[in-house]
Amino acid sequence: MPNPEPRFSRIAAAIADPSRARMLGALLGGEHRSAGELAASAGITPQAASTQLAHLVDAALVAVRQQGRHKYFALADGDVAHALEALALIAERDTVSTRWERPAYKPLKCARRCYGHMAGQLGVAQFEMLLRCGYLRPSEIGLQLTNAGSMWLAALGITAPTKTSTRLAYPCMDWSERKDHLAGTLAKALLARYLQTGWLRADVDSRVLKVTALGERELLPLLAG
Amino acid sequence: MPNPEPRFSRIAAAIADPSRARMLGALLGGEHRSAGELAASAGITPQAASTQLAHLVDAALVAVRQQGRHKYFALADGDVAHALEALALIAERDTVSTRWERPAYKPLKCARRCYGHMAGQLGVAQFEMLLRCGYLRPSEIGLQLTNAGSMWLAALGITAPTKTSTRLAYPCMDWSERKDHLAGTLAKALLARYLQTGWLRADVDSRVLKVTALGERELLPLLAG
DNA sequence: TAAACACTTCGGTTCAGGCAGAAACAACTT
DNA sequence: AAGTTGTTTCTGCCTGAACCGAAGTGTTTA
Repeated sequence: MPNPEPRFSRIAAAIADPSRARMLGALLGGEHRSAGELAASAGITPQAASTQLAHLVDAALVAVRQQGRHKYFALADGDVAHALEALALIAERDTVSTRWERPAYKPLKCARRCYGHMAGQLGVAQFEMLLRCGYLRPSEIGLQLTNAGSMWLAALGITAPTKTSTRLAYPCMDWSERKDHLAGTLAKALLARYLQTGWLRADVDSRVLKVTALGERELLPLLAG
Repeated sequence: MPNPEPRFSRIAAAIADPSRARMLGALLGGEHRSAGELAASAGITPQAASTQLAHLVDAALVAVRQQGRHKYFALADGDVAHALEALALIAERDTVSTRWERPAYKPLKCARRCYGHMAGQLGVAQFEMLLRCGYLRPSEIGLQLTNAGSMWLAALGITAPTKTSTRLAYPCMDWSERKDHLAGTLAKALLARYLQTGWLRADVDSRVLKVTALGERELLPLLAG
């Protein structure tokens, strides 16, 4: 008579442990990290991290790539990042007004990485600008890149990503702003380009994105346009 | 040096326990349930359920409403339902092809409730029909109800929900179909009306929605239109 | 070949938390 | 007023799991 155990509880259990959650948090930016780095991020010994990472791989939340004597871990895919953000949205909900004002959170609120794309105020600004200027247009089958959009990307030195198995561009609820930002392969290409041009700089061991002096002069006007 | 513990791990921990997860699963349809009912759903004693429900309320995942000697519980809001669905999307991902073919899952795949609106094949069909017929139109600020849409709703006996604090209509990834279905107050109004006209019948203690004989004749052609 | 390094496995300890039974409490019913 | 029902509090038991130190496996460097 009792219901079967929902399968999502297994996933939640994998996320629930504080050490595992810290490692997932360290991976939320979208890049690959070695087991040792993740152990340091979580504040546990390498052998504990090894066990916990095995759990995460077993639960299909993270993917492994072996390289010599190193093992590099990353989030399995965008669905996992999305689920973590959905949980963060609840977790930050009640404290959102007070919490984001605290100095330690300002940089995160301003701009951060989320599985390879931009989030925070900068990510929201990017998304709204693309829509306002007609570079992306909503349609029945999701967001479409317009001709004007392709040209705008080309001017930035980005060749519009070709059709892939993963989605090109779709909105994603931002948990600090409670507005949508841009996700998908196009969003990843944009962040990669902004890092390449030196407009943004990624913090080594956090998700924070810093706008450089060059970025202040060139990127911000672009997003305001 | 170690990262702070991500706040989402507290939320995940609340979901992770099998008994609590079963209760959350029982609430995913969107209706209110008493503590005793939830205890039976979870297969635990009332006193255990009481403790666990207190945890869920404390974590702000469920809301309580006292009525006489009963306490009625429901999911706190749509964000919680969304997070649970996002977790389910991961959990069902790898087994999706085989799992959904099993007889026990057929009804759920066909049509179910999700926090007050329709999901499954029926929910996806509803969403695609509304877009195809131009009753909903994607725009910069989300899905917009068109004039034709308002008339279509009126013909069904639904007064288009007035502007509310919650969103009127937005797409939501369906974890059994991996396509979008409709969520929001409009989606709730549609399901409520379909139940009222007798086109659908809600199973008492599961999320399954059954299409009645009347529904077969009148609702299905409507959605095919 | 030996040493250094990255990660994994094993054994044992510790601890959090979920459970049921008993009893209390509160709200309806008769 | 007495009994019934729905929910909560208290207590003790017990399982599961996260952790560390030590030892083991495999890879690169000297």
